[in-house]
Amino acid sequence: MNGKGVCWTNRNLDEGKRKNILEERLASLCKKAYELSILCDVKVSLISFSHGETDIFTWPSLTETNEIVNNYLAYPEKQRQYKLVEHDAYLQSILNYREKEIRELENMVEDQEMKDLFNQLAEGRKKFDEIDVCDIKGLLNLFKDKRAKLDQMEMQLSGNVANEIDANDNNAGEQNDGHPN
Amino acid sequence: MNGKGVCWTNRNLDEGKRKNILEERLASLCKKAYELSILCDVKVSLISFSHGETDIFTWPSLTETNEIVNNYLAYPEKQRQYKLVEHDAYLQSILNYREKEIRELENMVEDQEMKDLFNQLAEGRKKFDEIDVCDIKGLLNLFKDKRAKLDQMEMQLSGNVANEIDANDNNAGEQNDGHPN
DNA sequence: TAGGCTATATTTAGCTC
DNA sequence: CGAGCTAAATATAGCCT
Repeated sequence: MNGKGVCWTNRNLDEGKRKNILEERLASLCKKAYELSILCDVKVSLISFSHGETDIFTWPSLTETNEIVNNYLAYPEKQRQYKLVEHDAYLQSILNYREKEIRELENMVEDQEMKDLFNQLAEGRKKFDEIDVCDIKGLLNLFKDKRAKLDQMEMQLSGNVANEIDANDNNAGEQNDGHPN
Repeated sequence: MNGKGVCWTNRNLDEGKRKNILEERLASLCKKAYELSILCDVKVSLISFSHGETDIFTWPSLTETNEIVNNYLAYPEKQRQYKLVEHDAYLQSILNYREKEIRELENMVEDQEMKDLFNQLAEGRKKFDEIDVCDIKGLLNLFKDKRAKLDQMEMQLSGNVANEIDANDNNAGEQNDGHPN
């Protein structure tokens, strides 16, 4: 049987031959994808990877595909406008995974937001007249807390410092000294 | 000229015909992708979307593709083990885009690291004896800075508060009051 | 006229040597 | 890797509704 492409079962394929076929067929798949993208003015991408191997083959038909995908990814809230026609698992899974990762990091950043405002002020990155009343009130509260905690922590630390620094390094004592007030 | 598939330029295609061709060719593309996946034991996905339309056509050959892609994405540090064979723009662009986004967020988080240690202490989330000498020295410096800055900022703020709060809201005055020390 | 199905023709894919 | 051969892909036309 010298058939063409239909009899891809019951075929005796050693690894070399299989590799050849893979390359050839991937190439022609790309060619057809390219034709399609031109002929019908669509973007086509294809991705292929083998089970045990470390190679991933990806084929973007056009550079614009890249941009459009990025654009698509850049506005995740638009996702729902797209109807994922067939098996949507692939692209969706990419999005979901990355979105989740980003959301977690965003939460961490958000937790630091108030403290950040404080530090922006402290380091002169933000001017005092750029702050609105609401933030001022928050900051004054923050100041109060910080003063109380500084006092408390310094007391507790001074004990620790004495012990640990005594064991390892006794240069640090002076640092406990120079605070104003 | 009745050619087949090569002459996809200078062709008179009304929208109906183009749609037909798109469907047919997508179908045969999928068919070939499927053949390839069986014949060479690889995973193949293809994605296509049109310019003006809201449909995305995705074709994963196998459900396992999804899992493998997730697995791949779940261990981004493994990326470098993968050699992106040909035009790697598509998948790579997804990864790059997301990685960049994540990197930026990670940097923001990292910037907060030191301040975080402070706050962990302040809020009792970290015990004093869990801190090593190096951190203690850093913290004592931080304390000194914080005290200085608190004093300085409070002075500057007290002026602003008077002005702004007077214009908008005069409940905040009391908050300037109750600090210890 | 529009759309769908079939037949046909010709190119392309893809295997073998 | 090229030649050659067979099946598949696919565009066009004809025909029917």
